Amino acid sequence: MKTFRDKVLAVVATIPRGSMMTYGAVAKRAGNPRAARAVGAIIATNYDPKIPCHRVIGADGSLTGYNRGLAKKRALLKAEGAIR
DNA sequence: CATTTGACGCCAA
DNA sequence: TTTGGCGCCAAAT
Repeated sequence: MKTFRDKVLAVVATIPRGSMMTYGAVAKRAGNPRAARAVGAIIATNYDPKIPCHRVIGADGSLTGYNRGLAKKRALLKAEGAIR
């Protein structure tokens, strides 16, 4: 059993290429459906290239933020086909 | 150890 | 439909 932060990172790492998941969904998968905020805080502080955090978006499908730059995030999603 | 902040989510106006 | 406010959790300082 790892910390919530590790679980969240693991879930994010599980997101398949070309797909996206909301913070709420990740939080639910991590074990706490109400911890959407915590997920954001965790990912934001965890600078890890192994974590495709660009596949994590807001509940309405909006790109909330990205530690490498929002423009990069949108470009990656577009390149993967997650966005039109 | 306690307090504040933060890449959210949902409800009300 | 859009904007504002409140509630939630965990991590960082």
